[in-house]
Amino acid sequence: MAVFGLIDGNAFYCSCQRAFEPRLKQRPVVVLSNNDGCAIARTQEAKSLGIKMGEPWHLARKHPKNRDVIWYSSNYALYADMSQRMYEVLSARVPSVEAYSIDEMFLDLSNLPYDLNDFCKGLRDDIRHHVKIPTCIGWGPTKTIAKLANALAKEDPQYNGLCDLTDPDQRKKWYKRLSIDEVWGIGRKVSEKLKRQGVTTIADFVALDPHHTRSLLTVVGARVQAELKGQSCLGLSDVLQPRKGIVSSRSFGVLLTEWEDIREALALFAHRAAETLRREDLQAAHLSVMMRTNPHNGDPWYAPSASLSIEPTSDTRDLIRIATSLAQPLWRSGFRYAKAGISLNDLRPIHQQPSLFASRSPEKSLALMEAMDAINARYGRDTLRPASTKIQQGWRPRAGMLSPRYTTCLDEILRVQT
DNA sequence: TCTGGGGTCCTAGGACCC
DNA sequence: TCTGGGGTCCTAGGACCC
Repeated sequence: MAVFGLIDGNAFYCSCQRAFEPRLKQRPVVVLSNNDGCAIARTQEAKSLGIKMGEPWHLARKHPKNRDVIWYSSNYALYADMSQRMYEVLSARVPSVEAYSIDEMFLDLSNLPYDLNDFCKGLRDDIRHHVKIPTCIGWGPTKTIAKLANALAKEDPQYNGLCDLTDPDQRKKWYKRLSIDEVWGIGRKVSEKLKRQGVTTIADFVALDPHHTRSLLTVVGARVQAELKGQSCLGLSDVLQPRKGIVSSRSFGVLLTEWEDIREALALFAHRAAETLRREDLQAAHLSVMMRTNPHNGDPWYAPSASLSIEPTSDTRDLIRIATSLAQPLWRSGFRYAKAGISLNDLRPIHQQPSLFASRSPEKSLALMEAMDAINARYGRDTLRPASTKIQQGWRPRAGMLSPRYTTCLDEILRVQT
């Protein structure tokens, strides 16, 4: 029988910080989103203080109860590297591992000649030992059930971080008690829809006629329902799927009113997206741009966007030129812009036959871009960059509490006193 | 009275995820 | 003062075609 496992790092970003700072042990810690906006990772101690996922930190930090909370700006270089280490430990022990998100990995636990409880306990111990990250593991006959088991492993102390939902009777018991919105794939809208139909628990949902589910929630809902019944619809893929799009966008540290500032920001976003594109040997054949005002501060809402199919390119200069000309007509004076971004889609392998009508020599373009990337790899990011991406950036996002990149930057490595 | 029907492709937008 | 960013998948609807 197929068995899917899901392992995830507890309060992953916080745990990454703790791995390098013993003083954080047993303290309430939060890690904030970009621009130091919302709390996106909280230790158990911070959760106990009532700090919610996604809570705006500028409000929460004013509460006297949160006085002793230690907070960090997010440090993705560190978290991505810790995630990679976790993946490597797992890959050495499990036949097939799918990296689902930065802190979650699906495991193929089918037909292993071990007691799964012992085996999974061993995995947790190994990660704890080698990566210094506490984890939880849940498993069951489908990914959706594994995800649910993982949540129980985390929330219910009786499980001690390991939850087995392979037994249908065990599932039945939980399905009666758990609300439909605990399920992976059931979001706010769908759960409201179901509740209007009198469906509140997972047991209610599983009992619905599949045809009814299909017509109410389309194939997406039907799939979730089948998965909850133990019929596996979602496979495990241990090869990295080629990506479909690249987004580069930021909220600004201050509101912007001038076109020149927006233009400069978009140029930098295009530059960043192009770097990602080339790192993965891709070209983009579609580009969109967006800008918007702040939806929270009472300003009038203005959020135009535009997109265009383009001659496939990974040349930073092309992407900046196109993004700029696409965005310029969208900009209106009188608005205070809080965020802008670009996204690249219709991605194709870079070594594909160039277009007959390519507007510049693909060889020369690629050579120039490769040279720029090589120089930046060697001497540091943005040693070389397009002049249109001025980096004085009055609009640079806030990052008031950035921790060192302990594992990916030699200058920031941990120092040990002897 | 009665103005086709069915197919493909593309895109925008919605919903969900971490 | 201050509310993230980057993804995927699905559907509806328009354009186009025969």
